[in-house]
Amino acid sequence: MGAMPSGNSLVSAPGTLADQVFLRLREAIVSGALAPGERILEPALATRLGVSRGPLREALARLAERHLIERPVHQGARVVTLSFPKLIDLYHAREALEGMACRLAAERAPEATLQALSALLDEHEKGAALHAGAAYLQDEGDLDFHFRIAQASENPALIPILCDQLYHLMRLYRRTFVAQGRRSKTALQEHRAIVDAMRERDGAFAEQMMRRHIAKARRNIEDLYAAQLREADMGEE
Amino acid sequence: MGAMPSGNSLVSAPGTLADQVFLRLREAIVSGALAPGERILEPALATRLGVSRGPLREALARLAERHLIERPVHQGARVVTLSFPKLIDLYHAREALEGMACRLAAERAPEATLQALSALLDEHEKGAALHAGAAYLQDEGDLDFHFRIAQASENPALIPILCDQLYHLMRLYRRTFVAQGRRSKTALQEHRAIVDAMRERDGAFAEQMMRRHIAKARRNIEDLYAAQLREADMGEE
DNA sequence: TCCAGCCAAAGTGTAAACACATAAAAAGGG
DNA sequence: CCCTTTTTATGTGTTTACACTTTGGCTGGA
Repeated sequence: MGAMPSGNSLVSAPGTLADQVFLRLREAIVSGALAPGERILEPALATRLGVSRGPLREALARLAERHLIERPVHQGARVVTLSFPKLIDLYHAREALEGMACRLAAERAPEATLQALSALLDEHEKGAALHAGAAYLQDEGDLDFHFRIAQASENPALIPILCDQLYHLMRLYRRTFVAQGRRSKTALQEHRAIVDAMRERDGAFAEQMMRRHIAKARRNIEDLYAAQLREADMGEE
Repeated sequence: MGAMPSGNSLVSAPGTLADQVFLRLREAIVSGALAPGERILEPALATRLGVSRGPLREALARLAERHLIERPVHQGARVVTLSFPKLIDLYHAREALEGMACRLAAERAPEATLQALSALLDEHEKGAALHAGAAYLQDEGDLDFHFRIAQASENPALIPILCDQLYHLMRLYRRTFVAQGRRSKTALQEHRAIVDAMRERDGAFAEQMMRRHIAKARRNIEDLYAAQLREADMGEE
């Protein structure tokens, strides 16, 4: 067993085994298949994936570099644990980075890319109208929008930070914490405003709009959390 | 053998061998001991460091994750190559991130931290007065200033990006490209203005000042580079 | 002379075996 | 009965050994 993983889809994938293991583990962590705080035992996981510990440890080293796991010396690897303050910190970083990405995209991105963004929002609008309340799809759509703007910045310093680091953490947090209150309608309007600014090629304004959008989302979460805390306190006393 | 490396200073260092190798290689790359584009041969480097290829490969995986090396499959690792556009991209990312770090530090950092920043600038002023023209020290001082502000933001999402990723790349670039024209006097004044804004606890203004400071530095480099290009063109025709 | 194809050497990717550290369980003493 | 101490087992960190891939050179033919 182990040498021929059955439904494993690790069979003829591209790249080295270490690459494949890295991608699979990242997906497992972000999707919640590996729970936050969960211990990772190398021998067990290696045989489970049908790999030896060498490539696995390379993958773990990379995951630790991205702060998706922690590896205290001689104490094994654990999936990173989440906290509300960390999520707020993430939003501050996003506000800065995505604001700049938005500015650069507004100044540099080809017209077709911006048109595609508009089209994406049209689809989101339709989707929202049809199954109004499908919060999950809504969230994925939102992330997709931000993802594309990062790409459109055409800045290879920003793109990996946003797309390879922060967005995966965002997915992890969104799954874990409250599925952020019904803000999708407002968010869509804000997305429109952002794209409008970009299509006018007004970089400074586009940046401002994006920052306001993310700041509003952050404050929304902060309020929800505060309310949640009050509720919990009430229940105890 | 191998268990007792002689004059290696790798003897009783903290952490795992992989950690130590990672730190040593990062320093070697950033300091220029490993030149940009240089090929990294695992067997040779491993024996040179007195380690086996296992920990070395873990370190290489981490370095690749930080974009300090590239590892095309089956073709070995190479130190990243630099380019002027990439440097400009870096400055854009810094403008966004350090601007936000500055804002947060202005709002949150304890008074003592801000006083320490003032004191640091006093020292820089003295240093500049004494050996006026020691551009190298000037540069290190500048990076140190920015480093401390990142720390003062107390945001664990921003700090690693700035301190563990961008600043090391900056050191690498500064060594390689022109040692940025004599801007140290202006820079010091701008640093003063930034700290003043922070001590007034005016986050928005502090962010603005920091962004202007970095944007000016970027434009300065862009001008220098453009002039350099014109010179080269003249020489050819 | 030039090109194609083969061959060998070196290097990467992977696996398996070894050594040390940590922790959990069992034994012993108060 | 509880706490300390020793033992044992599991797991990490590391090394060594192996297989496949790539690259540079060599041979042979056109």
